[in-house]
Amino acid sequence: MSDVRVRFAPSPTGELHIGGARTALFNWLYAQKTGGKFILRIDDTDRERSSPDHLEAIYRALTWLGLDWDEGPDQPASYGPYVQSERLSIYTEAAQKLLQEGKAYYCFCSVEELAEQKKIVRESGQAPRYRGTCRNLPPAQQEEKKLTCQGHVIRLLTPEEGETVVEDVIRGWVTFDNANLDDLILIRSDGLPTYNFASVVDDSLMKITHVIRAEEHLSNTPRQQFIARQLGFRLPVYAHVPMILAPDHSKLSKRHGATSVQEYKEMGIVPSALLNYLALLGWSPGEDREILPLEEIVQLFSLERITKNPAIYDQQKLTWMNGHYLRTMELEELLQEALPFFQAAGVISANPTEEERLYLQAVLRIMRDRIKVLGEAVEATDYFFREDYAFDPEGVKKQFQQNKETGKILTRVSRVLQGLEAFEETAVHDALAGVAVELEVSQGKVNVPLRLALTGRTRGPELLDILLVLGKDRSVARIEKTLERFDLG
RNA sequence: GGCCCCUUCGUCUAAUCGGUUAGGACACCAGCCUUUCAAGCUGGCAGCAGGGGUUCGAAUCCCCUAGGGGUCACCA
Repeated sequence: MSDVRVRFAPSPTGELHIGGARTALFNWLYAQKTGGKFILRIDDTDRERSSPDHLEAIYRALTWLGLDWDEGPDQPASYGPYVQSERLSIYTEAAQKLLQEGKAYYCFCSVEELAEQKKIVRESGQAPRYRGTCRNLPPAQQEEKKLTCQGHVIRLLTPEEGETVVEDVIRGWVTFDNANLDDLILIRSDGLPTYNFASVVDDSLMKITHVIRAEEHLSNTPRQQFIARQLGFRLPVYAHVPMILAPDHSKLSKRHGATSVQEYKEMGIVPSALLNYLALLGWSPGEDREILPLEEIVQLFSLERITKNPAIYDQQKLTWMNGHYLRTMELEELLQEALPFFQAAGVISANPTEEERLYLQAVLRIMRDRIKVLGEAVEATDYFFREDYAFDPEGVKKQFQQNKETGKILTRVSRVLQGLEAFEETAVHDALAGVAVELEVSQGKVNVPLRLALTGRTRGPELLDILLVLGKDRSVARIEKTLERFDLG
């Protein structure tokens, strides 16, 4: 057990999306690898956008992925509470301390004033920084303003000279000029802390040793370091992981298709595949391998091997990988993963009988090579669950209408199958071969129309497998029904 | 716009201290297998952003340019 403590701190303002999931994964992996603790903290200081529903969604997504946390809102330990909105007094206290030490000050500027100033500064081509109108207000005037002004915020007194160096495991030393920093707001007028402040306070109080987060936070880090220093906190180790971009190089958003973990789940991506794919986005084991079970990723993982450059996510590779997992996982596991899809479609009952489970398992066994996501499975196997399956018009035209021999062949197949005592692989195979020989036609002339009669389709699993899964009675019945329906007798 | 980060096949990436026919994977193409479709196997296509240096030698080190991304909120 090491003293490594990492954290994933989402804000409940939306579904957990792929980028957040990867950040969570990297943190989790690092904790696993080092024997440290993975902490889930909820950064809900944005009152407007945070919602309980989103919080639930985040829990669900992380749980589904199997990224379990050692400490969090529902796993209280000595560093709680783990929800920022329940820690307000802690931030207020920290801010008061800075105020008393002269490291922060009250600012009474209104939002409108600020916007105006910003506009002017921007037009002059400068970086818009807060210029500190309220920086040096004498105490008396402060007290007066407190009474007369609408509201006030607490700002950090930030140095205008010198530079701040951020040490990042992935990027090395990054230097920022303090002149570009402004007096950022610590406590908003509604009394809630801002992200930068709350985050620093909590990371320190929660004894976070490594801050692993998205690169978009790199530019905020000098500010955060300064806050930490003013508060007398030790700095954590930073690791800013590259962003995940959409195929058009822009920031990933809804218009790029599925981006939330929930959506992937619904389309039938399995957790193992998503985790494997995500791990490879911005990290590589250093050897020529792509398929890596989680346990191995944990063993091979290191922050140093995380890439510097942003990655564009590739849906095709994800689905390829998912397909690979689908056809190599244990059949029982595949059944577990697939069950909800079939239940949702109403073809398997909510509490499946052993018979139903075995049947679905048999269907999955012969279909798994042909699907990439579980969402396709129901449609692809529909004829195993209903007798009124649709017939492919092209196939019907070619096999049933244009081919005059089909009726004779299928009739014969039906008779021969009916006559079988043991409806098993070799017997059925030999029976079909026998029909071809007997009628002096190629095996294809027998098999192609037979497949169409049994499934309504021209493509699918091995014919023999279909026959065996369907069983003798249903197979024969389907052939007979087809002969009748298309008037082939 | 200021600041920061990044730049190897279309995409994800590998290449310990500079010396490789620049490797793998997805996608794509072809062949094999096969009564279908897949899967699988084999092979192919395809890359060091551009320009200067340093060096016997540079994808690798330095500089410049270009491009992409991030950030500059009383969002996180």
